[in-house]
Amino acid sequence: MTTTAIEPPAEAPSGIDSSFLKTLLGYNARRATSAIMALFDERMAALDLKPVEFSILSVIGNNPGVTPSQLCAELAVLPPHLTKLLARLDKRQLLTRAVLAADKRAICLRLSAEGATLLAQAEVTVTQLEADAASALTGKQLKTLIELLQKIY
Amino acid sequence: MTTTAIEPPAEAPSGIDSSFLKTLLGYNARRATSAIMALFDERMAALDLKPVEFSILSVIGNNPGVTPSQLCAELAVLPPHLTKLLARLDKRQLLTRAVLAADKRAICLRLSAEGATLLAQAEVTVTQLEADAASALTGKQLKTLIELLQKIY
DNA sequence: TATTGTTATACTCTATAACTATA
DNA sequence: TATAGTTATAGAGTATAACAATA
Repeated sequence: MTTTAIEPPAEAPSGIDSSFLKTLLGYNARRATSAIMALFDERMAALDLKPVEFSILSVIGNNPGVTPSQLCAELAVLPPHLTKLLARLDKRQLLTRAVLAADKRAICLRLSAEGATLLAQAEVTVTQLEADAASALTGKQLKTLIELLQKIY
Repeated sequence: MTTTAIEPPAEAPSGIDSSFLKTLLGYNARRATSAIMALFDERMAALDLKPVEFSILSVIGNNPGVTPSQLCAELAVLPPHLTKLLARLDKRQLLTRAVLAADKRAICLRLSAEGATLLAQAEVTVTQLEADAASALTGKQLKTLIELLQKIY
């Protein structure tokens, strides 16, 4: 480490000013997301589901027969990452994979009975978690926040 | 891989429905943050600064003499991570580290002249990038979005 | 004993390139 | 030649535990 002795003696500020960062959308979005994801991990630990795994199960549940490439496009996940995620969910027997008759390269994804049950439980947990994460907001503010976030991506 | 042949032939849906996910604050926050961070990485590549590195330089610049533990608390970064980040910035000679006279365990961080120059350039880049990331929003909407995000964390 | 900062380590996330099999 | 999915690999982000120096 390169530390140097200086004169006059160094002194640390007592209150930290991060007002510039607080004016940035990126900084605030990152901090808020990080807080919500931490709550997600905590609450969803019992079901052993990460945010992206929940998203995958949700999309498959609402779109039986969806293919990995469709999932990648919809969730902005890269193919190599999705392959690993699907392998884990498959290993837990939460989904089934069947080759598409019309195009043997593609795979049709469906939830197993266990997968559908777990998704239903996860949705209950997510709903509660979301309410807690947004407890400082009114219902109208939450609606506004979500609409504005969607305009960004 | 465990793929099974099924009857009747599998079929992939043409349009994907992710309406449930779109109702979730966490999902939308993550997608929006991801989009902004991608733009940040792209625009800040020329200055070789990652989001957290920019945050660190910004806080040090506005709080000369700040200590690593203060940075950790303010930016929600864990000490081992900050140590590595500071080592990289130090190696690039963007900051100076001096032991605090009143408490020899603590370190006073300051920007070097090069660090101050780089921060000034980065602030210009960030300002433009932020405007582009939020181009779908009015000024009032952006202000509202930031205020609501701050209520979350 | 408690705190500051560091080191070591490990696990996850993300990204790229190269490969296969099918089309 | 292009596409769907996989494998291999590497880099970055994040977490915990253990440590040294200082208080």
